[in-house]
Amino acid sequence: MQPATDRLSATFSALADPTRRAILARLALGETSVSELARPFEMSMPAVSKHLKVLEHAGLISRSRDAQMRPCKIEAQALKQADDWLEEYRRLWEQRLDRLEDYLKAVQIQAKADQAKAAETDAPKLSEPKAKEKSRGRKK
Amino acid sequence: MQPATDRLSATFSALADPTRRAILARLALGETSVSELARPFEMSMPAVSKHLKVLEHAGLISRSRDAQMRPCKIEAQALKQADDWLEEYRRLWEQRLDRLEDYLKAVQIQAKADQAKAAETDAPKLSEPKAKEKSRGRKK
DNA sequence: TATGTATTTAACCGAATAGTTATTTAACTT
DNA sequence: AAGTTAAATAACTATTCGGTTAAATACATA
Repeated sequence: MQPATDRLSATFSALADPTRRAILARLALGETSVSELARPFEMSMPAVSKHLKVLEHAGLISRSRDAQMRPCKIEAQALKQADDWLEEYRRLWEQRLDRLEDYLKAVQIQAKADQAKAAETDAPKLSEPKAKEKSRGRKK
Repeated sequence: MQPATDRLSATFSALADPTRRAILARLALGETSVSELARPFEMSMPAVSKHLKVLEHAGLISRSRDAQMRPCKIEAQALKQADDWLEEYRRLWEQRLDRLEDYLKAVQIQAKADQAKAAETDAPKLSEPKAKEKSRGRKK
């Protein structure tokens, strides 16, 4: 493992826990106290406190002070970094959708062509070549 | 921790390691063998093999067979799920950009107004109301 | 059939996680 | 000063993680 584990690893690691994601979901609605955050969970305060420490260490939240409370606030930057990383791979799944779009478009055109053929049997338009481009890469 | 740790946790957990992210980066370029994947790293084959098992378990890669090789292939779906989760929070950082946009726009308008004032000192036009509409909520 | 090649499995180890209960710190209230 | 509330820290435990080396498996080829 690299020096002190990089920021991105810390972020993904922090997100890899349902409790912490639930805490973030709550914080997305607005700043709130630790006990308020702890309420929905069947676990001790120290456990929640540790989760908050993980989130804070990853830069996903920050804490201030209000009397004896330590209100937590979500910090979008770390989330954005994770999003930026994923951005690089977005084409991998969008490609598939693009191909699906192509496929659906082709089907639609074909259907329209069939319709036309059925309607006016004597004046066939230039038929659409089906699957003109490489059709590989799809699965499941 | 929930039953057998949910898929999303497994995905984020898998992404929380620089070696595994590097492996995915390589696989984004195309299917390849385990030893090819292992080459750049200063670690034993079994270590890489374990990383691959983690990635496979998270659904981030799949493996086939070609003679004695087990070529690995990146699977975009799991990545998309992670992206979908982040999607919910995207407004949190885009909001800030929106405000910056508003600010820059306001500055621009102000500068234009100042210019106008300086140029023709006697016929001031109706001033633009700044930030008239809500500018949040759009994405991509 | 024996040998080499690609990869996984087994057994082990130290460090990090995620939780617990008990104690302590900090600030407000009386 | 004493008591209450909010949260963190300490100390402990069980499990998981990331790595190791050594042995086993699966396939190809001579």
